[in-house]
Amino acid sequence: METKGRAMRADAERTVRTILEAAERVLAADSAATMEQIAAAAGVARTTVHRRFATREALVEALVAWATERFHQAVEAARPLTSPPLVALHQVTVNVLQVKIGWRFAMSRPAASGSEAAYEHADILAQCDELFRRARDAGLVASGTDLEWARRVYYALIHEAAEEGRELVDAGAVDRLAARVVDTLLHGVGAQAQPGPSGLSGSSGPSGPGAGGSAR
Amino acid sequence: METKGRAMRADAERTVRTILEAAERVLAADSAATMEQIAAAAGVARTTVHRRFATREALVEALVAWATERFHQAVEAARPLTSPPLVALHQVTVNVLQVKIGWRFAMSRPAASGSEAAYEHADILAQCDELFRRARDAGLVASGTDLEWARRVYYALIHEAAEEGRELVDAGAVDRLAARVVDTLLHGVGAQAQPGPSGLSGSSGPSGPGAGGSAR
DNA sequence: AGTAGATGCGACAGAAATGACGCAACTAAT
DNA sequence: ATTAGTTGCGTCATTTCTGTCGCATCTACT
Repeated sequence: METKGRAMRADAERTVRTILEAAERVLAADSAATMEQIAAAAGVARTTVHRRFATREALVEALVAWATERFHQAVEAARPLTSPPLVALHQVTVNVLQVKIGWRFAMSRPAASGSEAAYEHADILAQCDELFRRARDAGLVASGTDLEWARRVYYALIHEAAEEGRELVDAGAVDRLAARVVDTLLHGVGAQAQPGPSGLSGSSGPSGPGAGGSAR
Repeated sequence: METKGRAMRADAERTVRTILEAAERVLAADSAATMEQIAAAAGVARTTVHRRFATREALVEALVAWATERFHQAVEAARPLTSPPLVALHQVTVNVLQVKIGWRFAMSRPAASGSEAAYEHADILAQCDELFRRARDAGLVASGTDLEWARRVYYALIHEAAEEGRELVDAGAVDRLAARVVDTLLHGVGAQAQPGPSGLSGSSGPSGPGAGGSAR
């Protein structure tokens, strides 16, 4: 990826970064945006974009590769294979949320098969599965759970949280979002115990003891 | 929508249906498919598609409108406002899953603002919120839950289940998927009780009583 | 059977995006 | 200061999709 025949000049490297950042911004708002729009957002001429990225496809691929690298780092930094499952789950969620919020477009694209990014995604997936396996062995996840389903649910919850967190900026917000993701993943949104024998209470009136259990 | 100057001839009406069905199929596989591809899949000439739908946009809009109608019917048929919350939740999930599996493309698009479909979506959303409110009052959903988050999670789970159910065809499969969606929504994938005092068990070894509770 | 409507086919025009070039002006590195 | 690399601008060719039209043929309704 970085193995060019010769090192880039400093200004050229800056331009590449600027273009990629602009591409992420523009494409997040409209995934069908043209090279022209991306160039305008980057403050460069359209031909310059084409000089750096031969085709539109190449630009997107580079963008995905860049984001995937950060994604990978975010997961690894949480040490999902060694720290206690619950801690790892929370930390991974926090780190991934930050990346997903900042790289919405690039993270929503599948990596080209055979690419470096594809390998990284596969590696992340394997680490995720391993984490869930450990969580199950530790009694954190129910023993009868289909781990593939658990992973899918986890990914989906993170996606929702990231969507919700797009406008938030304060540091604590990501932590709160992550806490909710983990809590929902493990316990759902239901009350702890089911009130009636079959769980089928009346339609709307206050049937059971309304208090049930205030917090969770 | 159906108020044309004159009724369509029978064959023309068949053609419109055929085109819409083909469009759903083709666009589900590639949302950027051309009118040419859609026409080919429908077995008609490209010009015929343009005769029935002036622009590509109009075609997609009609497709969304058609699917949204079915979506709406699927929700209403489950009587989410009157049946017991848990029953309604399951029935809505089953019905919606069937529509989402068969109308993957159309259901993945937002309705044009101001359109009939947009009103239907809003109505469905209101019914969903009302259902969750009732579920909370009945003690099915924890009282402290953010209902908007609950709805988002619910939508996301249905989406995942629909994605998984794309290849399935046997009747019971949808019921099983729906059961898993509702179960996960309410209870998550975690074990019922947290083993340790803080939930932080050892990294991988069998720490707590592995049996915990065999099934759910 | 007769008529109005529907379709297939070929052709055409227009728009928009992509990608490539050459040249003049500028800038980083030596 | 020299040199090599970089950028902006204008231009051009090509491709692809869209949308329209006319005409011959066929088909549904009465």
